[in-house]
Amino acid sequence: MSEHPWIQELLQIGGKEGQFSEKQLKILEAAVEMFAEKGYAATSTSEIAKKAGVAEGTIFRHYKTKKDLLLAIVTPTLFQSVAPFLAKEFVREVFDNEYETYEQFLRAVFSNRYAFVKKYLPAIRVLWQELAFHSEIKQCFQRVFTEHVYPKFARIVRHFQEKGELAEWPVDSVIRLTITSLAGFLAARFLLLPDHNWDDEAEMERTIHVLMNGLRR
Amino acid sequence: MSEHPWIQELLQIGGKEGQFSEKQLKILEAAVEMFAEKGYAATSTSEIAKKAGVAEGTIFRHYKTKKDLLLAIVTPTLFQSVAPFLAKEFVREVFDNEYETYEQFLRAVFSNRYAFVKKYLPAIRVLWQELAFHSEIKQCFQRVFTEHVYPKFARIVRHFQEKGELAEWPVDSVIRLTITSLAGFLAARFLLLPDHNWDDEAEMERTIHVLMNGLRR
Amino acid sequence: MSEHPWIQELLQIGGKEGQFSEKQLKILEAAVEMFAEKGYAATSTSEIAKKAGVAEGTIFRHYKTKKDLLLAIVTPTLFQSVAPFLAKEFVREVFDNEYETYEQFLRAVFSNRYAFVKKYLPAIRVLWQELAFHSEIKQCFQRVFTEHVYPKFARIVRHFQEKGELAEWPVDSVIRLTITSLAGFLAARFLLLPDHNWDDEAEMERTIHVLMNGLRR
Amino acid sequence: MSEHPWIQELLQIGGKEGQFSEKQLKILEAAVEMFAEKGYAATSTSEIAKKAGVAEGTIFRHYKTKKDLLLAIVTPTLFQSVAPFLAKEFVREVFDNEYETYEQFLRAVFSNRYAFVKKYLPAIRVLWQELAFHSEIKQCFQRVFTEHVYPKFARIVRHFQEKGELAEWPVDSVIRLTITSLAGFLAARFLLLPDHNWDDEAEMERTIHVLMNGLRR
DNA sequence: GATGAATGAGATTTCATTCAT
DNA sequence: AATGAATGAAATCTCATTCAT
Repeated sequence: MSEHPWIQELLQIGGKEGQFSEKQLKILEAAVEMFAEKGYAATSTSEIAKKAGVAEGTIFRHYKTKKDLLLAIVTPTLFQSVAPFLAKEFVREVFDNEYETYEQFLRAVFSNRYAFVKKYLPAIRVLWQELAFHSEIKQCFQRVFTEHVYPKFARIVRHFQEKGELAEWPVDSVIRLTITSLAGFLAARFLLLPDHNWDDEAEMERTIHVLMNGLRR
Repeated sequence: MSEHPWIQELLQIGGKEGQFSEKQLKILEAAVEMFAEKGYAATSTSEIAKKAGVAEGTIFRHYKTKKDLLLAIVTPTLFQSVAPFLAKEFVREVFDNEYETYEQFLRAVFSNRYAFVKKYLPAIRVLWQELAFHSEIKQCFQRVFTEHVYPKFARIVRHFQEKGELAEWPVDSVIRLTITSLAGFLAARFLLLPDHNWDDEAEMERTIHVLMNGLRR
Repeated sequence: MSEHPWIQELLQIGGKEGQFSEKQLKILEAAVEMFAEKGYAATSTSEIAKKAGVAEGTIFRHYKTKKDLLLAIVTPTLFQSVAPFLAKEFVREVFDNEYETYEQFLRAVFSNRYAFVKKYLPAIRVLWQELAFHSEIKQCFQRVFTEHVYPKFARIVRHFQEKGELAEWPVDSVIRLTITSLAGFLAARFLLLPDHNWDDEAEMERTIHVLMNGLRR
Repeated sequence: MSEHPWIQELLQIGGKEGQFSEKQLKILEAAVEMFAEKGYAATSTSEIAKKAGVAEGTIFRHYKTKKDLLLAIVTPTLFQSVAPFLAKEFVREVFDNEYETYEQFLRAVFSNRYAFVKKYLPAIRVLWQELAFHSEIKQCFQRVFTEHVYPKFARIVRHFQEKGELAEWPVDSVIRLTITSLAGFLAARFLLLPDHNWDDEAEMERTIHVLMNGLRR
């Protein structure tokens, strides 16, 4: 009857499958939308139930507490948000020269994350907003970043520094500049001015251009 | 007796002075801290009252509703956040060659806004978080930006494009890249990784370097 | 288990049945009693809850606001208070000579409304008191009166004027005198001096006697 | 500057004079109006203060509690409402043949009370509404009635019964019918349908006519 | 599993009253 | 006498959670 394709995909991290009932998906979908629109704390479970077309009790059958419901949304989103770096083949891809330059790498990451944000925008909004207030989420994010993203990213940066493509700045700085350039574009594009008349291709090209010209030695 | 220097300064937009009672300042201070920490919706007025050391009723004597209290914090912050562009002398300063290059201009804006964020961090957190959920705030922000910030910024960009210092990209793109570079740095520095071991001077220099190399023709 | 017969009957306007839960009836019963005793504004929802033996939240599950609770009591009472005139058969009854004289008609109305007031006294108190302060109720009352009661009443008066039983006074005056005579008796009997030693039969006879002697041509 | 003639007159029971300050009168005036409009319990002292143009504290300087303020309005009104019967000369007036018939007496009382209600309408509304909820007021009213009004009234009725003008009904019934006829007219005229197009003279004549025809032997 | 009525703790807000000035 | 800021108790209302069906 009803369809929850993107929610289901968002949840498929690690290939778990078919474990979400129709009602559960409706609840998640309703919750994401409401949390994104009004914020977690300002959304009541009764609103979610109404929007999902289920009884209020049903929510608590699937998620012990309201917070559990939040985490069910936010945790997969968190992992998906850094998904490329979590992939096992990722570093191999880079060093096996699927990407011969940092610019190629950038281009790949940018368009991949652009597609991701576009698809999962509501869930990302929720993650982004609630990150600030829930220390478990923040800690989880930091752990994932330090353990999985940072080391791989750093290795790549060092690699292209050694190849002479990038300036010999501190690796942290290069990573920071890269991420904020990407995130800055995506935030402007999707959060702050979604209604502006964007030429996405061109804008991403310019962002990469600035970054490459600035980071090049 | 007690001191609320930065709150008072934050509120002094337009030079109104001495119009805030001791209790009012305590309430504002407590509210900013709690809202920054837990978010507006998750903070109760009784917590604020307790932290401010006043009776709960006192809050509502000064601010008719909880939302009014939020706006009393957020509105001045919003204006302060784009303060340089609101100054009458601002454009004159640029064209009277106090800034001979876009880079000089950038350097001035960056260090000015860096100081601003550092000083008013909690209030900015609140503004930033609640911007997403309160359409009045969002609209106010957009109005201020389109009416006051954008035109001046655009004029400056065009000026330096004509002088040949900046590439002939669309003005909007140049502005966007400039702002997200600055905001990206400040967000990383103060919101995401405040505990990282930052070399602020160097990092800002690198940010400006990237931006100038990228934007230069 | 517990009994709320008169409340239930009061609500049965238009034949809706069985749609009030046990708790809802308890709440209504408690509310009527308290409102009648202390007035709407001076009665707190917590008192009502306590008297009804339910949690305070339960009241608001059934009635969104305290005012809704008032209206749930007052609206049916208002309609019941002019019930005879709302009945479809009413005018027919009069003209089909179930009542051959105005006096017979009076006698019927008086005893019918006497029984009504006696039965629903608390609810009527509430209606009467709050009529003065809530413009919606007042307007509703006036609408019902002008649309349903007045035209029928006027037709009856004119009928008996034509038959020569009543003086050729303005119809409005005859109606006014009739109603205030009835209402005056009932108010004295049930509101002002309920503890006085009334001979109801005799008093009503005298009231009708006065009215008929005065209105006769 | 401002004038409170009717309030001052209302308070002059027993000839006390000049004992009310300007502010006090403003407070009373504001209170009467608000109480009449919204009811005692639904009117806040701050509203009264605002309407009276004084500080909230000032009210409590003159009236220890909000209830005292109510009583300051209601008690004089109560006495004024039965004023003719409180006058020492009253019984003498009747028996010294200022009024030779019950009808003359009625006419005098009706027009006197008509003028009274017209003049002090707001205060009367308040008295009437709050009578139901405050036992002190109710008791006071009953005491005044039984001690002062009833005996005189009864004597008059008996007098005209003995003269053969009135039927030999129980005195209580005659009094009840007289008062409800008058009160019924005044209530309809001033409370229920103040906006109706009344011919006061004629209506009062008809009311007296009905009463006299009905009560006559 | 699903429901939704019921709960009661707690949120926001109101308000009569006090008191320092 | 007058003020009005401050109070805190109480009022209205919300909401996450439970539980009998």
